[in-house]
Amino acid sequence: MIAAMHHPISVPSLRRLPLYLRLLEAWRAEGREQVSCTHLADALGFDPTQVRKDLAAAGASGRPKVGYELKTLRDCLAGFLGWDNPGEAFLVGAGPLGQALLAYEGFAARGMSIVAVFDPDPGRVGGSVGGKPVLPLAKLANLAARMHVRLGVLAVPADAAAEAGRAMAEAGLQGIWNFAPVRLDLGPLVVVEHVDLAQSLAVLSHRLAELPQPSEIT
Amino acid sequence: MIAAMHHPISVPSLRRLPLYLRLLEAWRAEGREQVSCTHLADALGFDPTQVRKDLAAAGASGRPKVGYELKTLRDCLAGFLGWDNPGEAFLVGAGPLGQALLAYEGFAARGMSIVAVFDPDPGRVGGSVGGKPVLPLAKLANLAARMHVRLGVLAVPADAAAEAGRAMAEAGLQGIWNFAPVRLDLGPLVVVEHVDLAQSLAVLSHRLAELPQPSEIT
DNA sequence: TAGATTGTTAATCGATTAACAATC
DNA sequence: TAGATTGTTAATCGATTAACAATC
Repeated sequence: MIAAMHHPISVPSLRRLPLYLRLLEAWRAEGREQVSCTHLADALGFDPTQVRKDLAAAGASGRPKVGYELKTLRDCLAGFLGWDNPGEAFLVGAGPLGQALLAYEGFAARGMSIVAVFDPDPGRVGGSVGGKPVLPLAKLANLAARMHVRLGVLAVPADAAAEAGRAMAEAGLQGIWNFAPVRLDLGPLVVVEHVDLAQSLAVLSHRLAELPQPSEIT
Repeated sequence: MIAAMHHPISVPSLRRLPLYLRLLEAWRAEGREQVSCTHLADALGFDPTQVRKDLAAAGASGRPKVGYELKTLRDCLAGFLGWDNPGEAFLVGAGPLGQALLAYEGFAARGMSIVAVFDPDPGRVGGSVGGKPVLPLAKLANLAARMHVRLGVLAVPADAAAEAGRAMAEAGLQGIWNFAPVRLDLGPLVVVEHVDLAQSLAVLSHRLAELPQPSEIT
């Protein structure tokens, strides 16, 4: 079989796909059946050409004059992201952040469903969060293999992150969504996506500091 | 007074500053007193020139051969971000995510301290989270003015976000850290920084989907 | 047909990286 | 002095935007 060799999609494009997907699903609920790039671009404040390229990169195609068939496009994007059959994931870290992630129902529609909770802190093990028992890290490898789980969410404090990350990689998890403020280096076989709220807060802080402060006047 | 006109710092640079800051604080705790760009670059997997430019953009300067004085550099970055005297912030949304944000102590060191909690849902008002009473949105404007609060954290469900955002802007909040999956358009006087976990998850999902799946073999 | 929209190629823009002179 | 490091200018790279032909 000759596989068509497309460019790999860029990270910025990839990050925009969920925005399109969310709009498409909202519009579908309203009964709309066709969309054009201009509709999407206007709603998101993007350039229409950019939208067209993003959709093309995800494998979607439309028809000149008509646009894209909404349902087909939605399915194409969801399929491209692997979000149509949510993967099972393990949560490591049962603190407040872990609990919040567990409580958020939206992830099921985003390709991820948390099926078990672990914590390296013996003080947390044995308790339960969101109706799920908190298991010791020692059980991670065994369960990951038995359940064929590939995805892990890491939400432990910074000082426990490196070791927990290593344990997750050794357990065979291939993707780690890392909420700890620590860079994980787990080799090329493990994909790590880092979420760092401080980075986002820095943008806000600096912009706010630049804004004229009304209270400056006495 | 003639103000030197520097380029505005780029968003990518801005987002890297917290990473430097975190390292600097860790190294300072270890007693180190000098750092070079190469140290920082190596620890983060960045290009040394990029680090040098980032630091320069934040107003830091070092000495050839010696490097940067650690404490001075840390103070410079923290000052540039306005993180040395944390601003007081209101949290709008007392659900699981709001509670997790409230419980996270790290924000105080990142320029933000949550001082009151609001919720548009009457069912939540009157309760308390993290030891703080949940107040009705109607009290937002009055309190913001009295306490001179400029910053808000929006963590309500999607369908309540637009209205809550509007209320926050009307109350005079100038910066909104938006965790709702909704684009807020509140005019040029309000800085909105959007955090969308689905965007991050998309990157992970797609990379994971591209990885060879060991379970493919039967 | 005429007009709107896609798909694609070219131009622009901005961020990253490389090269190198200045400095302690 | 020699060597390491900063600061800055130039080159590269990649993403965004513009232009336009192809299409229904």
